Amino acid sequence: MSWQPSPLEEKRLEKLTHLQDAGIEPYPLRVSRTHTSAEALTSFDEATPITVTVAGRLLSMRDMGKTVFAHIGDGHGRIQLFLRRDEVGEESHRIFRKLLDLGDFVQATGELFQTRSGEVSVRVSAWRLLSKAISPLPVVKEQEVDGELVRYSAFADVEERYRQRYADLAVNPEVREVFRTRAKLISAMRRFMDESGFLEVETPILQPLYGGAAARPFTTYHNQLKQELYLRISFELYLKRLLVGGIERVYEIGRDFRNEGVSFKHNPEFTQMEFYAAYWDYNDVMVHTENMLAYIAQELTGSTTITYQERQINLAPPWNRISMREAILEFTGIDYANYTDAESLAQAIQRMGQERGVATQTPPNASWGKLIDGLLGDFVEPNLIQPTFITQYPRDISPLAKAIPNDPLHVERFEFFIAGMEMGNAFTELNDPIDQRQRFEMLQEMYGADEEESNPIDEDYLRAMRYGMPPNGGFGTGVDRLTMLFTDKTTIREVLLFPHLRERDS
RNA sequence: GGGCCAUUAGCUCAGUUGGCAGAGCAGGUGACUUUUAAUCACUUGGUCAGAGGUUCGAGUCCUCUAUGGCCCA
Repeated sequence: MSWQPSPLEEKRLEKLTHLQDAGIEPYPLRVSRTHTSAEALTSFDEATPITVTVAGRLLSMRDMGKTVFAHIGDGHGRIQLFLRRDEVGEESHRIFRKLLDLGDFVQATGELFQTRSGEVSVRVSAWRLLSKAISPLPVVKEQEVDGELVRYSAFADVEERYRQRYADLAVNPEVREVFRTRAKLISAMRRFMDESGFLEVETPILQPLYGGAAARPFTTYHNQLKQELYLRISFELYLKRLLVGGIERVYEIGRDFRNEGVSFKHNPEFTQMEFYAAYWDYNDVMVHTENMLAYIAQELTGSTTITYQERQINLAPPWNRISMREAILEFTGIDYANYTDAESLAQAIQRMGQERGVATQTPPNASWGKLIDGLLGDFVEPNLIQPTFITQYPRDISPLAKAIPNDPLHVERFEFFIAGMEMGNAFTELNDPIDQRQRFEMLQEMYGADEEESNPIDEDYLRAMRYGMPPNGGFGTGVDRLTMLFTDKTTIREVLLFPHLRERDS
């Protein structure tokens, strides 16, 4: 629907016309800023007052008649403007008071000084409009009390904040801070990987086949090639091809797409980091994982202990390592090694549920491994607040991981959990092309055309593996979830700039 | 997918038993030459999410729809 100006917007459009009538260009080309707000504040010296030109968005205006106080905000903070009629002239003073609105961008030039109440401010000698705001931003009143900003009103409607993230960012500085932390996290992660000898690469997002995870893909179509394409659900199979090619340590940070539900920890597109290291096994990957997270914590917070939802979480290595079998036994009392088929395990789970009076899920078509994974999610995961590696996963839910010798049930795989959330997944990668084919074929037999569980067989990947793939350890982690951890957020939407929302009519 | 809750002015929210649609901030007019949630006086602003129903009368009760939130699957 096209835009219909609201009464408030009509008023601002009138002001825009008046400004133009007064010969003022409301959207000039150039700005002559000399100082950011922060630079201006720190370079204030009472003995030798300097003149600065600052620029930013008008955040507040206190009109005292012949004097006006206003705050502008830029990317570095805020600074007060002090504008007197005697100093800027009658016309300029009138226009500032009457034709500017909160939200407008302005630049102001003047000497720095301290007001009676001690706030370093710009004594404005000249100002210019930089950009007229037509739509009013939500008004946020705030006051600094003992260095803390106290909010008296806010732009808080969750839906509107996500739909109009620009307005959210404009009025809620702490939201900008979340995304600054996110960027720092990614850059610390990248630094750690680079310094550990990994090569960063980019592999196809549009893929003729999808694989590497149990998820339904988005499909698209290339018109000229007349080819069906999938948006990738993981990077795994391409990154491991690179090991065949002789790149020993490789990683990628990028977007995955999964056509499934939306929840507090799921968005249809999300950011993942995967790495693969030749000659490593999953024990080496564990060491790298805990070192990486400790490094990121140190870089972001200066400590390896962070606070999430009022709980202290200690990321310093070494983390707890506990096998899947032990973990399930500890939290459910079930030793699944005594029930090695899906049917008997499902019965054991139901008995346990009845005895404890808790709900259990044992869908009739669930495989043995799926049942165990369900137990993990229901009974173990919520308890794993401190960083924990759960090791040795059921074979049938881990088609890309190497089996443990003389153990028909398990593969060398771990997931790690922090704050009750699964944060990542890793294994000693299967590099036997004959075994790999059998695993793929077994999945197809079990699940047939169910896209969510069974991927198409990637013959090119198998061909690559037949050329010889070095033994290697691989790893994947959700960057969004890690960001939640480091920004103390409970939903993924708070750490995505533009989370996916349903379309709305109006 | 199921349950519960929410949707009222630009923003944040009240709205009693079904009986004139409200406040603060923002906006407008005016006063004020060191204010800082500035203050003071006056004042504009509403498709009560949308559609239907019950009723003399619906923001309020009922049904459906949309979007969002929380919980469960």
